[in-house]
Amino acid sequence: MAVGRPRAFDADEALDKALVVFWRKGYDGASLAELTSAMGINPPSLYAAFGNKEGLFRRALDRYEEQQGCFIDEALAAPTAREAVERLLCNAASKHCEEGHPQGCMLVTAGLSGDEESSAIREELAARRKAGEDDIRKRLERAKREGDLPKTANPAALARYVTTVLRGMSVQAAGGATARELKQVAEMAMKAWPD
Amino acid sequence: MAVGRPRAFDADEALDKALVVFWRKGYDGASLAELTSAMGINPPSLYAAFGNKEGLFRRALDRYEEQQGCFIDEALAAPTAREAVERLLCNAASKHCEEGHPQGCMLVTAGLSGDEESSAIREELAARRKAGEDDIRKRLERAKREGDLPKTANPAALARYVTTVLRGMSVQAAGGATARELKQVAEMAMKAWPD
DNA sequence: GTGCTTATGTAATGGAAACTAAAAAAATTC
DNA sequence: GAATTTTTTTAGTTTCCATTACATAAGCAC
Repeated sequence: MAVGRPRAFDADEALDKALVVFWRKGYDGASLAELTSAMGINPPSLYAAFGNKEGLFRRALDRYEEQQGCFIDEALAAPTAREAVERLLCNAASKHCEEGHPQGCMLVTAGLSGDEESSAIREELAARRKAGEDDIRKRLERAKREGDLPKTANPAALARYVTTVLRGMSVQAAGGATARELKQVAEMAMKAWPD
Repeated sequence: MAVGRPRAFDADEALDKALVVFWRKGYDGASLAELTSAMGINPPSLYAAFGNKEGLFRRALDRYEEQQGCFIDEALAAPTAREAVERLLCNAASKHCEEGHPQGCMLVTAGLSGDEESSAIREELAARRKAGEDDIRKRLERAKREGDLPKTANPAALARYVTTVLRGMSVQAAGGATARELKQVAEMAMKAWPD
């Protein structure tokens, strides 16, 4: 058993609260006052548990990908590449416009701007977006090997295209687009599919 | 002639300097210290000329659309809708990755996050993005009337699709994508074109 | 119970943020 | 040249930011 006074809050619950604040306001926009208030704790507890604001943000990103990113693996598990991407786009259209949480993917909305030299946050987000694109590419490479995609197909380019549409959907959602509108985009995007 | 002590700086030049700072760091990320330093003036001069930070930002957005948005009208002036969109996507791929200025469209990168109730900046950016989408839609509606697009085409949906790809390209560019990669995306996106 | 260790609440710290008061300076008008 | 108008410079102001010192509280080992 742990020695010392036990923690009076649940770290995961607190993280979920912090996640929503970061998602809604972005990294810079989320102040420690808002975060601690939403988490129901005081600053020293936050610092003891998560190090600092940046540490808390990274943990919140992990949590975000766990909670909200599951639909991606789910979609990519579809039997064919075409179906996988279809589901990916369609699910994203729904997810990004859901009520009850901010609109658009947090990896896009939480911070796009920043200096080259400074912002570690910007780089962290870009790296995670890249990882998402890689997952799609790998699925498409597999599909090509399995003959599910034509021999002439370019998995990397296709993955980049799909990812670009996904990122665009986040921007659209953040700007107030509806799920119906984004589903229409998904449908249209699929017309570029090579068969 | 104007009475009183004449302004010692050129407002448009100063605006250009401010624009670059906002573009690079976003609205929140750009501090008044950075802005005034880049503009070569002191805070009171800024406030006298532009009202406040938000006013300066809106003026910078005007300037941005004047300077960087010209390729859009240029592209939309192409004889056919297909060619117009082709040019739009291709030009965006180049523009968004150009050296010498920040990557990605400022209307996307300067601020996606923020509260529903608070951020007027977020809304301003969303409104300008919507205006861009409307321009594309209008061009496509004309094309449909002129028989340039099939009778079954849906200009609004098509414009939304194209805009979504454009927004996605901005996110990709902000994340370090190259012009070559984005041109590939543009090419792929055109495969969805209805003919 | 007494130590030991860790967490908590309060309140403060230094710094940076947007913005401005006030006086000096530079032009015009009379 | 004196009065007027506007800009500039300097030096603040207030507010909020992330982060932490410090004293107290709450659990375990003995």
